[in-house]
Amino acid sequence: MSTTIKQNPEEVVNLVFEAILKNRLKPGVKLSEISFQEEFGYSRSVVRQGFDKLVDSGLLIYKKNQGVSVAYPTEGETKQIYEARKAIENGVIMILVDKHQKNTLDLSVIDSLIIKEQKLHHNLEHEELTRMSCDFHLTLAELCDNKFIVDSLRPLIPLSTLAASVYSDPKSSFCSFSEHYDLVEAIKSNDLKKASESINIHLDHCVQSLNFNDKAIKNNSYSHIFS
Amino acid sequence: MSTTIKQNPEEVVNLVFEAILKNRLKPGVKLSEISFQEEFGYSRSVVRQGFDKLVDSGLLIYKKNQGVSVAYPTEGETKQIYEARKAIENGVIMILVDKHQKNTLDLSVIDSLIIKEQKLHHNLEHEELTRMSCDFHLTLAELCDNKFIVDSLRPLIPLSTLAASVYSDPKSSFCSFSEHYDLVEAIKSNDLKKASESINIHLDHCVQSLNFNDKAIKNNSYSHIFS
DNA sequence: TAAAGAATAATTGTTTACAATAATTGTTAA
DNA sequence: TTAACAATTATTGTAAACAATTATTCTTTA
Repeated sequence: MSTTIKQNPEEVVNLVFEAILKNRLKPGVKLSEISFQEEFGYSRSVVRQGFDKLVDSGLLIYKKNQGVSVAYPTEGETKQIYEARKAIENGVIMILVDKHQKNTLDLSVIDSLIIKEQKLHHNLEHEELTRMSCDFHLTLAELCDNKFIVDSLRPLIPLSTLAASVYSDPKSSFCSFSEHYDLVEAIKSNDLKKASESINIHLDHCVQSLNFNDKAIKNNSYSHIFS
Repeated sequence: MSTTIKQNPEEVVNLVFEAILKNRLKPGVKLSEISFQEEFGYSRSVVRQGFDKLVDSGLLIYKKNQGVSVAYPTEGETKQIYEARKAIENGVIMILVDKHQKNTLDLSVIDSLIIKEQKLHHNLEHEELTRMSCDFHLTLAELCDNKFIVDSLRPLIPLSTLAASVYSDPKSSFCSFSEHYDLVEAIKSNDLKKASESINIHLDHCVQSLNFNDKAIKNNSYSHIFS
């Protein structure tokens, strides 16, 4: 705990956001204000403000007098999350192709992400893979230069990670990297139809890779730890 | 001021939300915590929580040590708002056509809104017209049965009203009601392409009706009141 | 032994008080 | 008369205290 008092609720938000993206903070885990205060040195009111924001974005679930816990998406919510992503990311693609046609799109950031993915996706830990997949989708949105679109998509990405944490095999990667490549190529060839199909197929694959049947194994009980 | 103490920040959010939709709360107006406390009987901390949410959604602008004021969209932000709406509302249309094809879409709520619009759009005050236009777009989103999509679109509607308040002639209505009708008809005929074109044209018309040149006349100075 | 109830502990909900900052008003001097 | 400075007022920022609620542990009893 640092001597200077930290006061920015946004830091609390980022802390939780990153922990979810890295698959360290699991669905259903309770977060207490006091433990955050003691652990990181934010005052309780600051922690609360951060938690409030995370509740609004759907990443944390609030129960009156019981505080907050990490969202545990149901099957229905998971499908909603991907449906919403499809809607918004199609819009993202639309904007990016339009920008690319007008020569006002700098894809160098995405290119280096693609290269990184191709290089490392065999070597990295699951934690890093998850983070890398999310970066791709968030970066695409950021290239739109439209804060309203970014704000709309932002919470949906870690929510997808949480859903994957519940319903997917932890060993299989949640995102196919070759599909990322295909998508960027479609944008580069100004082919809106192909790019749109590409993102739809990619997101459909993500949902299809999930298994909604034996989710009991990933619940909050101790059974899977001590058995 | 009621005797029972009101404690739900969401009520503060709705109060501001509605006031903006009804065009009563103008862009740039400062909102103070104390005046809200005295006016409506919420404690300051509750008012703060509500304001925080509204800041996150972009409806209020926060300046450190200076509190919040109603957003005053710039020309660039206004175009971003409509670009984001286009992206998201296209997604909405996609989902609704899909639902309609599967016979799982109940359009009765929208139908009655359309009838209401046709009946009243000549008679109502500007305030009511604005509210009615917004209802149409928000209701379409709600028909998706997807809270993430609704949450994404929700703040963009009052932001559009604020933009209109700055850049459009208050006498001209900000939304063409016949275009609403055309859109719903396209959905009913399962014609995704037509419906998509319809919403795009409609939103483009909204932007085109705005005038970004003589905005000085609508700023916060007293000149237009006392001259 | 197990279940029910009581007592305790831990956590959250809310308000209030005080500190810090900004805006306004008042005063003085050039 | 105006501009700069000082004093005051108003508002926001933060933390801490207390109340309310829930969770846990302990005790009792059937």
